Amino acid sequence: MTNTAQSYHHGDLRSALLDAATKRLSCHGVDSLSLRKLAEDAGVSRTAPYHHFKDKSALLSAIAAKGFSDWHSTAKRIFEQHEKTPQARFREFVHEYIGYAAKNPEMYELMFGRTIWQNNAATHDLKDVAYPSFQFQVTMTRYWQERGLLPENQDALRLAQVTWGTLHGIARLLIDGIYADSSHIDEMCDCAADLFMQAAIK
Amino acid sequence: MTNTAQSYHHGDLRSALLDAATKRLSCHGVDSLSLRKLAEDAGVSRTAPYHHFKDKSALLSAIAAKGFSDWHSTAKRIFEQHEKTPQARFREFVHEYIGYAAKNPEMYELMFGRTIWQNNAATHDLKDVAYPSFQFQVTMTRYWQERGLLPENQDALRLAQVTWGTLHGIARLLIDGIYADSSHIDEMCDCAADLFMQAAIK
DNA sequence: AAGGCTATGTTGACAGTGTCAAGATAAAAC
DNA sequence: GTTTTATCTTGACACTGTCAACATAGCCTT
Repeated sequence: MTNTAQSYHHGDLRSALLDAATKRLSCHGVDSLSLRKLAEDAGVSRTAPYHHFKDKSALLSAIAAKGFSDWHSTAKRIFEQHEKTPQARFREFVHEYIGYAAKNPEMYELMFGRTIWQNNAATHDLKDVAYPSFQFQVTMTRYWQERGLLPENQDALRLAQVTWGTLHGIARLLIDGIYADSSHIDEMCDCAADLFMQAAIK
Repeated sequence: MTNTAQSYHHGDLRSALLDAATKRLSCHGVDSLSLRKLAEDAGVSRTAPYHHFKDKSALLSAIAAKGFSDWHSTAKRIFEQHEKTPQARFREFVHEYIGYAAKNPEMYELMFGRTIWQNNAATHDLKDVAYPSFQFQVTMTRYWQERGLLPENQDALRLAQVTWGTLHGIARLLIDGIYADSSHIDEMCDCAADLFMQAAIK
């Protein structure tokens, strides 16, 4: 609807496609996302998208990239609330992470699903946005280690992989509805936070 | 090749399909698994499989079911090594879980991926095999709590979801190649085990 | 043994999908 | 004003899951 006049050239097809895709994603899921439908949504022919994205995967990567940069901002915002105690921030981070995944399951699935990452097929653009977001997890981990929340005798990278893995795993169990449902999210988050901060809490 | 004689009735198409599917799965991944190719592998026409499986999802579920029962046996075997200390068994369990996922990535993806579980679409047969396997995780967790390996002041179910979530998350990060590669599997496992058993180790 | 029922297998067809090749159009560059 | 370039179009191909209609053969009953 950005361009009501039906001109031969759309004007901003790339954005229109991304918008349509993001909408369809949250409503109907990543699986029912076809280039042809998106093209129809944008009022353009089936193959027009190929002038803006190398292939379907590239379009999905572009959406995921937006998701990563959004999440990175959120994570930073939480982490930098210096008025709160590290413990409180850590706990909040856990809740926010799982909450984000639960509230945007399809986006989360896209960002961290094999659709994009399998066979190391991730776009360079995607990696450029995603990797700093991963790195931030390591930075936070190191900070929490220094504050005594997490064991200091562990390698920060490994610890980051494990803590992040935990959040990722819980998120996926929830999203996929595998032996975990959304009615106990908060309890699960607190349980995870408690488990990690055993040393600090005791 | 089970039946070289080309008779009109295959004889054991169901098994032949499952075999072919399992092979194709481990070689080429779940995504490149089409009913038509499987039918061709088994030397029958495209629609023959539909007399043995309601649809593609049902066939995949059957394969996953086998995976679950296999894994359940492995888990029991590890857990019941009474000659080893609980700590040793716990650590071994962690390594075996991640090891299984790393060695059978496509099978793991199928078993715990959204392909099967999304929208609560899991077959009844599948749930019958998978749920006991999930329940066993809770049983083990309770045992580890009693032995002081895991915090006793946590609800066993929540704790099981979190510990399992961790393994699941690490497995998926590895499989999907997201900021974790297989060259550090053992270190990650040990780090996770250490983290969980903080209380016991100290 | 004859006949019918049922499990199993077949071909034909349909609506979808991603993607390539070749041609049409308009805007930008020279 | 002409040429180049970006963008969009139609046509086509191979592939997918799945349904309907029909064919075969083994089993069950009489």
